[in-house]
Amino acid sequence: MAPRAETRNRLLEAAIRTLAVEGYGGTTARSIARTGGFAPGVIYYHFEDLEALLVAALRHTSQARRAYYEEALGSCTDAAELISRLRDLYAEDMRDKGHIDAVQELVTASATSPRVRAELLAHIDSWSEFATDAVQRLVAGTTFEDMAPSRDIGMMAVAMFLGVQTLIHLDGDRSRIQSLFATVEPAAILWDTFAGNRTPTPDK
Amino acid sequence: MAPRAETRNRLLEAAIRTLAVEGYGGTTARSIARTGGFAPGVIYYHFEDLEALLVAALRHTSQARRAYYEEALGSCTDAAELISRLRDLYAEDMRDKGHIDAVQELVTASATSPRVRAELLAHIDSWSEFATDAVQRLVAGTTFEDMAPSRDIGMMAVAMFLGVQTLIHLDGDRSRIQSLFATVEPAAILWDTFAGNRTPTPDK
Amino acid sequence: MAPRAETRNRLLEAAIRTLAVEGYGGTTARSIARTGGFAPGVIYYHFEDLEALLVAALRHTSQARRAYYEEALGSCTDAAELISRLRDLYAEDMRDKGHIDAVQELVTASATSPRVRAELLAHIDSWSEFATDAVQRLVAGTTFEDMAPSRDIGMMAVAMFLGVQTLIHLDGDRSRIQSLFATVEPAAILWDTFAGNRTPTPDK
Amino acid sequence: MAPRAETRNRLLEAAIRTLAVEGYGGTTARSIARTGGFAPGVIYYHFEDLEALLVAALRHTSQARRAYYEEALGSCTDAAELISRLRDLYAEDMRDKGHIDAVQELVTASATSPRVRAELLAHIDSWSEFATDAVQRLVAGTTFEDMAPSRDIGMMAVAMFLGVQTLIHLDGDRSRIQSLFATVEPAAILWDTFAGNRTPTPDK
DNA sequence: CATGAATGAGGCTTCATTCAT
DNA sequence: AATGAATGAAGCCTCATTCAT
Repeated sequence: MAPRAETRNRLLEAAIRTLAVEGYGGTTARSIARTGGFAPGVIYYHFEDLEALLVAALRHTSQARRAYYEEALGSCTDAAELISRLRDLYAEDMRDKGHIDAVQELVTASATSPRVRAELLAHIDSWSEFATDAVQRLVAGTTFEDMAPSRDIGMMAVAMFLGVQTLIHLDGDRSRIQSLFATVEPAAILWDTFAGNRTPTPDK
Repeated sequence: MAPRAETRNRLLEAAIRTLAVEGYGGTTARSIARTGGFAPGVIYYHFEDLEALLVAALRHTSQARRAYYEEALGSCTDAAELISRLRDLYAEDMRDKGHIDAVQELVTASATSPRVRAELLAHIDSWSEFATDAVQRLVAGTTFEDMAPSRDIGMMAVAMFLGVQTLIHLDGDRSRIQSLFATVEPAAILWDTFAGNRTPTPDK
Repeated sequence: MAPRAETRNRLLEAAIRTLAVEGYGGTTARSIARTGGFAPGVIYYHFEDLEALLVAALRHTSQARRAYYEEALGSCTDAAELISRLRDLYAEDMRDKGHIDAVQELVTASATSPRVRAELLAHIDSWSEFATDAVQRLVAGTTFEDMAPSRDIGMMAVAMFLGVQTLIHLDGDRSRIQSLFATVEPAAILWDTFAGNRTPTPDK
Repeated sequence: MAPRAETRNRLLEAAIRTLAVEGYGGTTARSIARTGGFAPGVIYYHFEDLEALLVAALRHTSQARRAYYEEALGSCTDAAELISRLRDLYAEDMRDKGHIDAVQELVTASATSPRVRAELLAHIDSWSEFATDAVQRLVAGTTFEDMAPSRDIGMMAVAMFLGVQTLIHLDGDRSRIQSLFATVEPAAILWDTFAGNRTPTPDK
């Protein structure tokens, strides 16, 4: 097929892989090329510069992951169910950490590169909106519907997610995170039990 | 003070300031020397290499800040009071962002430098322990005393803190954070009102 | 015209235009291709390498221009008339500076490329000969006929021309050049008046 | 002595030598370093960038040469004598062609570099003024004093000089230039003989 | 103890050139 | 004939680090 698009994809994936494996500091034109098995020059054939490749890679991987989460969560209104599904998604992310790690490295990169930072902000906004929606579905029809600041809670969820990523990034200890899910679960069940007296929505 | 230690301190502070102002990418031996008004060569007289200076600077600033927080929070057992004091500390941190920014940049640096990463972990552990203690004081004497996973909650607090820092780092929008405190406040009051029926502990 | 030759011509003209517009430093295989609206690869289909294209382009434009000058000057034997015609040709060259600029850029290129240098020498020799002929027509039949070193004077004319081009190249101030013609004019009239007592040759 | 200034001089001279020997195209940070026997990095320790080094080198060599010419020509008012001295200076320049060649290469460089071009213009202006002065001394006290456009003639002299340099640059044939002096000499003698009837000015 | 000039490895990027289509 | 994607050498420049003073 279009050889152009194919190589472009190879570049994007090589960039993600290199970020995940070598870290942002180790992500140079040469190292990306080595990872992908092509000449450093190609990068500049397809992208303005290295920054542009990283930005494109972020967008690429972020959009795919966002769509997947959206589908997996569906229009779930049950807190315990939501936590459970998130735990599964999280486990999945941990099995192939490429995406997560790459994003974390780009948070790093944003210190130096305004363009990466801008793209990252878009990424964050997108997830923030996603989380806000989930919270709203949770409180809809409960006594808290009108008093809960969904947007703030959504943002806290994103902050939590980023913070947890940073922790993982720092010590690579995943077990503690699984225990976080365990910690939250009882609270979710509590919520489902008492917040309730609403009309149950059929799950999609 | 020994002249040796004095210069060492100038180095540490110059490193922190440079990290905060120029970002990790702009923190070179030369830029640190420029900030501090000394020759690049001195760094190598006092430290093995640049990494060692950064690690030492992190430890230096982190310990000072940790001690200050410890004192400011005292042995506070009242949730609303705790949130209020944290809000003040946070506001203070925002007024002189040097420390916070420098640490955030070092999170960045940890991508490349194992030694910085190791030091950061120590830093995180220290804060994690600090948060765990605060949570334990909160639940002590309540019905939840035995069931609350204080350690996990402490870790979540740290994650939250890191995530919020990352968000600030990315878009510099601090106002949203103040609104987070506002969001949490009612929950704290709720807690203080109902978790109660415990023997009040004398404040230190 | 053979399609082969047609494309070749597009290459030559694209090369000249690119040299004139982008300068030698900006004349790359890609920029020439962009100017001419073809793929970089074609160049190598028609020419050994980039140098060969430049050499051919120089020859191409130089011969055309030389023929045009030859015709315009005819067999003029009147000094004032000669100066006047040269002034017109010069003005014409300035209106479409492509040729002049391209050659000037190739003088530049000769620093790096022996083949361009060789071709330029041929070009110079050709113009030198042209100038020598003009001088000889001027002195023919006068008392100076046998003593004037026409070849040296011709070479001085070429040097003058090159030097003036360099000046233009450097500061782009053309007005000064027009004033040079004005400076020379009286001398030409003087010559026509006193060198004379020869049999006038019919103009062509 | 001041190690700084000493190295700076080594850089300037290495730049001139490299320009003269390798041509502008061959004058890279690496080749200059090789010529001077130092590491490429030093260049950037002493100069903003390569362009800055070349500009400085041009100024350095140009000023020295200009001063030398000034002294050698003195306030000579005799045309034949002037030509003779110029011929000597020229021969001298040819014996150590470093300066001349370097300048010629920089004329070339001016195509690409605005800063080199600007410096070159200053250089040209300086020589133009120098030539204008010489012409004025020649016509002073003669019948032509008021009608001769010294400035234009000065500029023609500079153009002539540049053009001759270009010719040398292209074919390296110096002999022809020597014959140019021979060609001009009779004219100079003629001038001295007939332009005269002026009050002789004491030499200096 | 401190200085700051010098080193040289390595980063980003450009470009002539080749080659499969 | 022509295309245009890919190659890889080489250019400029920065920076951690060393070392003579």
